[in-house]
Amino acid sequence: MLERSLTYHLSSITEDGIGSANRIFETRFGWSVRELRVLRLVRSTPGVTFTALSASTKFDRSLTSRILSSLIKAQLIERTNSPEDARVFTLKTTPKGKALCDQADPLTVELEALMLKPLPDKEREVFLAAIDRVKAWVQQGYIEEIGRRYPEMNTGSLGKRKPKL
Amino acid sequence: MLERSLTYHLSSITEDGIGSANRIFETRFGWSVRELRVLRLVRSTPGVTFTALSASTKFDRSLTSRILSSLIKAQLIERTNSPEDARVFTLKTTPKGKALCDQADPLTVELEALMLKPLPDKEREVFLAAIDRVKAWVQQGYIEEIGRRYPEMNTGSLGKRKPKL
DNA sequence: GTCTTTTTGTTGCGAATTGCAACTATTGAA
DNA sequence: TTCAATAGTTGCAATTCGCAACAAAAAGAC
Repeated sequence: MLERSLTYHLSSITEDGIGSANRIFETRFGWSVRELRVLRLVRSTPGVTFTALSASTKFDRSLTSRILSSLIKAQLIERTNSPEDARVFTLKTTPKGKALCDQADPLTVELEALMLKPLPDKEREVFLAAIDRVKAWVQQGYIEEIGRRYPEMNTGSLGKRKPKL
Repeated sequence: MLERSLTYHLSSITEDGIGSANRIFETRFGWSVRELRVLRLVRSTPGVTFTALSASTKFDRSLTSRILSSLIKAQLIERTNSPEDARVFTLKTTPKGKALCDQADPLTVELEALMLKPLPDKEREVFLAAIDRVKAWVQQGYIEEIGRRYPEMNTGSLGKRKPKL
């Protein structure tokens, strides 16, 4: 047993959790967890632009673009070119996309409930609340703090564009 | 914001956490988080066999084998052929491997503490305890329960060998 | 106006990852 | 002895996915 290793434990949980879910979702709905996640992100933030969406998904713009394309091609998401800026488009779920979400949601809820089964109600709440807080922190101050403490971090790319030519 | 999505939040945290840690560890020690994880697993379970180790790491035996090879080649891990069974070998860390662990440990501890900074002591404990319980559950009963509820799960491979030729 | 710079999103390409299945070697069972 | 099962390795190849180049449009400079 690994004495301490938060990230090990967490990734272990997510891998097991997502791994099994992935197969169920794929066979039932034909879409992976990741793709459905993009769909849901669009649903929960209708009118979102590609750039904003890309920031949420955390993966490369190219990957976001590709996943998005497949969802649009499948008519789960509708793409509307912005009238103000021709480079920009906004996204929203189509009825078909919403229907798929609605169909998938219960399963998501069920799986999550099952994952948290060993936790009594009280602890579950604390757990979920803690996750939210840690997540917010890790995305904000944490990264900065890391950069401050460990200068070796400040090279390389992460969501950055090529600075110059 | 994704209303519910436990695995999304968790993977988001782990990605940010591991992502930043990865660079620090790699530049400081020349080994990735994943490789160090294998090293630590061996340290915490000296005498472990390849198969058992492979089960812990969760990745394919082939990948486990390759990572292990590099650690052995670097003389961080020592491989001892089992006298009883010539197919089997057991693993333990070398002094050099231990030294590397010892060197890396404080950083791990520091990074984890930093990640959990937003949680007050009490909640932190509950959080960590919850993680342990959920992890154990997800690895045991959860998987089985999933297999029971969702028969589509029972195809495909996960740590299984090819059944027949 | 035009010239340059910046931003948005897409895509070609190739490197890296890694899972699968075939393979060797050994053990055990019939 | 032969057949089956198990331990670990490796070749192969499909996939993934990030980088960087790109086109198109907007914004700014002058």
